[in-house]
Amino acid sequence: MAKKKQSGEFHQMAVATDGVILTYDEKQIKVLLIKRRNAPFKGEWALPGGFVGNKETAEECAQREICEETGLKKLSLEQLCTISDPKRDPRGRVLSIVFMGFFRSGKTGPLAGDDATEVEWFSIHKLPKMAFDHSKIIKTGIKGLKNLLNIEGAAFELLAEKFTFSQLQTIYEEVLGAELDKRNFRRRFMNSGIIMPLNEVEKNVPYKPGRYYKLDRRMLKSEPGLMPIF
Amino acid sequence: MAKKKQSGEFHQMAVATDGVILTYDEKQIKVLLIKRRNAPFKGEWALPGGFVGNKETAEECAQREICEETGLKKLSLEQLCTISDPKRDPRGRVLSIVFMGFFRSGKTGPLAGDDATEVEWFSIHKLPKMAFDHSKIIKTGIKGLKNLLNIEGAAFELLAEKFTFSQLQTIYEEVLGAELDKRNFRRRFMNSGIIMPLNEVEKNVPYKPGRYYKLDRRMLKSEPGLMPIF
DNA sequence: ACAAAAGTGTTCGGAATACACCCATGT
DNA sequence: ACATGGGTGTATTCCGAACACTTTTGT
Repeated sequence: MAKKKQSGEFHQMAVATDGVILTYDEKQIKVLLIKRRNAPFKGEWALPGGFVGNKETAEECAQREICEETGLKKLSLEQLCTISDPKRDPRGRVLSIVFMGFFRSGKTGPLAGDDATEVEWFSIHKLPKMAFDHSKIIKTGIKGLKNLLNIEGAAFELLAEKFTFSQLQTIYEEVLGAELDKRNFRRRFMNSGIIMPLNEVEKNVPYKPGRYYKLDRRMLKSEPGLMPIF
Repeated sequence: MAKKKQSGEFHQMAVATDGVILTYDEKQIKVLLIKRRNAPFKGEWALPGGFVGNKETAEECAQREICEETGLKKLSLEQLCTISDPKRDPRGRVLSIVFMGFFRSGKTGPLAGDDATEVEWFSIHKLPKMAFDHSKIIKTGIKGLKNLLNIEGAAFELLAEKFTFSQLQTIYEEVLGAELDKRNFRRRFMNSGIIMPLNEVEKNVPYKPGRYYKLDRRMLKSEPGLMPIF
């Protein structure tokens, strides 16, 4: 008879969360990193995250850690994957549940942890050397973004409430890695009816000011909460 | 200064895997369940799975447990999600990493664990009462399947190497919950070039025998290993 | 002969593509 | 005046949707 599972054989392990927090800023998609204050990898850049407490879910843990380390609150978070390689953390076996989060462009808050951790947004094309396997995690996350764009309304999680067409288009171009035709792009969204024009245009720009639009959530077919990743 | 993370504060917890193993059989999509031999939920149906060992990854654990409990080996597995509700298991805190697996229709093996566990395929439309939160997990999995169909080639993971058009179409209809037009369906796949006809037809069927086809993997754009789920 | 599912073509409308010029603003 | 990005229309192609009858087999 094969090994029976009885208590005592349950290998306990530490469980952590990591957050890949994205935003759109200065025509780029950026990811939020913090500089580690402790060993291992002290001084290196890493994803915000930490160990899951006794009575919290993984998502609660991610929200808490992200808030403690970066000051950002109540982000919209989605589970990305769970990493279970026994040797990924030099301290011992640590499981990591990875979340992807979207921070609306524009409402840039304080960006400082309660203990003055260094926190910084990095363009996903210019990432620094990073702790653990965090580089790989981010690459996985970016790949997943491509699929997200197919989900109606996902791109808007990265934008401010009001946005111009060129901001929206740049997100698609950044993620898809390809240039898109302005006229066709505009037509597509106008026909879909999911965005509506506002009576407001850009100010103080050295070119013809662009009109602002906003997402019309009533027109979305899939509810936004259920946002499938990959 | 906020709570520092120092060893001793790491809450250790048990980590398990669960597998949602799907196949296509008798015009239905089915999921593989086992009858639990031990408390809790002794005698109830449950997803195959068990605790992650000291030196294995979650996927290795899932493969091992599925093999031990059902006899199926080397399934293609994809991570679905991780469940971290502190109260989901009456024995205490157990994290569960859920995998979705595809078992090729046709090569139906022994289907018996090494200790004569009861193992059975259930139509996803007629599921029994189940242990833990396994009902909910399966529902999540089925939803994810819809997205999978958009990924070129995903449906073929459920079919035997050779299959008829109506088998392929039935999978789409089952998952999408809608009837599809035969002619349009056939045209779509023929134009895509990802399937090729074989010189072989069904035998001993009381109707005009259907031709067999097979997937032409060279024509797939996305590599099959990287099969994004949700 | 009958039942059951396989197989086959055409028409139509909407969506995606390709493409080039003028417009409004700040400096 | 110039530099910068905003904004617009048309022709063409491609794809998905709708739709009904004949064919082959086992019983």
